[in-house]
Amino acid sequence: MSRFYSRDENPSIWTGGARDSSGMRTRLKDVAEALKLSVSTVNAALQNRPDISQKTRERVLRKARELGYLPNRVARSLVTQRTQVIGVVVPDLSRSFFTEVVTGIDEAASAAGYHLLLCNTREDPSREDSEIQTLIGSQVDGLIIASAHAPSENEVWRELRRTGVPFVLVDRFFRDTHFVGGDDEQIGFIATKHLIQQGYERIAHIRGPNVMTAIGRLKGYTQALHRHNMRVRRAYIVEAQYHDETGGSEAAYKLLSLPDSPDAIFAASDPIAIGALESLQQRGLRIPEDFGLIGVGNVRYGQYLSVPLSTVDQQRQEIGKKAGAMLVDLITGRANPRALPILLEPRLLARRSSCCKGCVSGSAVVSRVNAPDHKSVAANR
Amino acid sequence: MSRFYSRDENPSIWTGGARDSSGMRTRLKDVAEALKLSVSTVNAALQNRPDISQKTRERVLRKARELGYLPNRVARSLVTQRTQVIGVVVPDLSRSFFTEVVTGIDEAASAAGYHLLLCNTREDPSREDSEIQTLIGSQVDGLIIASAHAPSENEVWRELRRTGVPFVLVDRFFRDTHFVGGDDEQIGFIATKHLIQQGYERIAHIRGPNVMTAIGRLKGYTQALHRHNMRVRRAYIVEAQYHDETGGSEAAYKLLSLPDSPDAIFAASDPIAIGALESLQQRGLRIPEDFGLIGVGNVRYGQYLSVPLSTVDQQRQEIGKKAGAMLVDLITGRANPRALPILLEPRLLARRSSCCKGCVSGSAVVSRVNAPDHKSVAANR
DNA sequence: CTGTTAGCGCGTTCAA
DNA sequence: TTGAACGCGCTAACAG
Repeated sequence: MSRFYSRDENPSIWTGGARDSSGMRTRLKDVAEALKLSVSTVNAALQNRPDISQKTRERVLRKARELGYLPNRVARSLVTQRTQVIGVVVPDLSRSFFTEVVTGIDEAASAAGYHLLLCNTREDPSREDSEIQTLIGSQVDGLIIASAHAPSENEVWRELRRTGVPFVLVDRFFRDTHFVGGDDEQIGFIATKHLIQQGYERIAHIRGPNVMTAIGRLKGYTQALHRHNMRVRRAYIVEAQYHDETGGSEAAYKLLSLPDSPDAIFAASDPIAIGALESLQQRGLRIPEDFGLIGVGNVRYGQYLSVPLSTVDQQRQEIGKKAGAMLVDLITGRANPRALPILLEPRLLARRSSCCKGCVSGSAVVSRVNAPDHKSVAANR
Repeated sequence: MSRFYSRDENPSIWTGGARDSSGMRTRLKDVAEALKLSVSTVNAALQNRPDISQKTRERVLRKARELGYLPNRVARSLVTQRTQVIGVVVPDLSRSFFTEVVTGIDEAASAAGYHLLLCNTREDPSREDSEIQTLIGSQVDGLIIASAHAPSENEVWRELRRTGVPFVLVDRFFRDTHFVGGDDEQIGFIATKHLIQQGYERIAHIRGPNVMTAIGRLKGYTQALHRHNMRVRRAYIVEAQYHDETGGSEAAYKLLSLPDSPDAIFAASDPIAIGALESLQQRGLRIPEDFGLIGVGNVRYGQYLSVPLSTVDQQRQEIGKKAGAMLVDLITGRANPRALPILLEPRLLARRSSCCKGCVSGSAVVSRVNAPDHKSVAANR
């Protein structure tokens, strides 16, 4: 009685189990038997293959629907070697950057008939490695990874290469990989240049942690200063976590305590800027008259803050969409397998927090730069 | 030459294809052959079964690692009839409510060894139906559905019942189903009562669309009014979309145009409240002195708005966590298969937008009600 | 302790 | 136009 019964021999064990209360699932075989046809005929009919008579096809379709037949994608994948599933790895799903990227990915993926298998690594590198392994084992057709840590040459990344699963990186770049992200140098450059054009003279930068994106933004910041013959002061550069308002607040506090304190801040993210804003207001500074502020990310409600926050939109959803489309192309062999990075053009959204004087006359990196209103945001969501 | 070659007979067709550039994937069989053992021995060794000698186990482990063996979960699922995957269906991934719920689900699911197969239906009921079908076909072990429409007795829902796939609803309730959500009546009651206790006298309500959550919140609103012997005026109830600031703004505008206009608004969501806030400020009303405002949801940055927004926290992430945990219990047979709804206790976060007078003295639904500061929010994330 | 055998549900080939 | 046979990679039962 304790043999490994086939479902056909002894259906009861399939329906009765305590842990598997699943009712009967209709298989091709069930449809075939009900019609006294063979499995392969039924299969051919359901696939609309031309070598099946119209009459048979209709009988099959009707019966399949009647029995509630749903193709078993697991079995199908085993033979076709494709799952129509894309693995997505993100470090923190609750951060708006990643949710918007995932939304974009889903848009592109679902349009091409792919589903998303989602992994939240909670910033844990070892978890990230193991999740990638599981995803490969799940036979995903491709992967999109927003890495928590620099993809070193560890086992997992070799594994990725060895198995040949196509993958696209997002947010963190690594050489010889497909990559889609914001143009961080541009972001830093645009933001800083904007503050300069608004007439601010002592511009500080609250940078992000030591990752590519933060480094790029910092670089853009220094370039913009150089370009306008302003000097870069070490003391004007402090660090905070991207998603941490408190850190931004503390960083701004530090900057304000400096002997020759700045009159503007380019924050590497909106949350940092929001934190900074708190400190500035506590100090009694008038914004934008006494002090200018700009962030990055275009978070929702940024325009409704106590001072509407200027920001650089890095096109988050578009990043996801492009990454998804690229991966699909890679999977279907339509894309250039040579890895080349895609950088999306950032857009300046000048709102009140930085509009000292020049704003209406137009710093004009973007045409809608002087419209800190509903429309400017709607157009960018 | 055009037969269906097995991979062992003719490996080239598996590695050479244009659309499938996947390198060789190591199978149990490969490990077995390399070691001159049988597949089942290797399998047993990898599963740490006790009836394998220590020596063999080590040889197998070493060789498996050396060859980069990763178990094929598709094949495994086909035989075990379990995928360790949970299907998640949401109407709009970019809305913070759903991303937080999904984050919570993932937390519970991953802790139990499950992965998430995510479907974004973009509010399209027909898409929702087809996605659920696909998920069932994917043999997911269970489903969590945040429905876009009332689950009518259509084909898909019968299918769900028939196949016996365990599922949990979130956000929208339907009779005889497992459900986890906020306690909407409580939400409406608490918010309205709070406004009353703050001394506001003509309290309006901007309700959500005609779904369960909005109906519950409306009911709580009317109950609170009744309880305090205030009458419910039809004109004081207008409607907007949950996630639409503009709609909230328009709704507030309508209310302010009323002959006997209100002096406070309970908005069914934070975005609605944020939109309303705009209208109020445009009208030159002082908040909270002239006008009280409270929303629902505790969106991020709500405390940094031009007027820090009072809100009712419905515990979004917790909703996901509970739903995930419940589903896992259902799958493993540890849960009561009798459907009973779980309603999470809402929490009042009284910030400036509603703190006319009584705030510091304490309306005291929650102890931290009088702390519109960092801490109150940090504790609730 | 190890190997043999059978089967999960579907897709493909080839013979009838 | 239809059906029989095989294999995808893995797991479980059972015999040796």
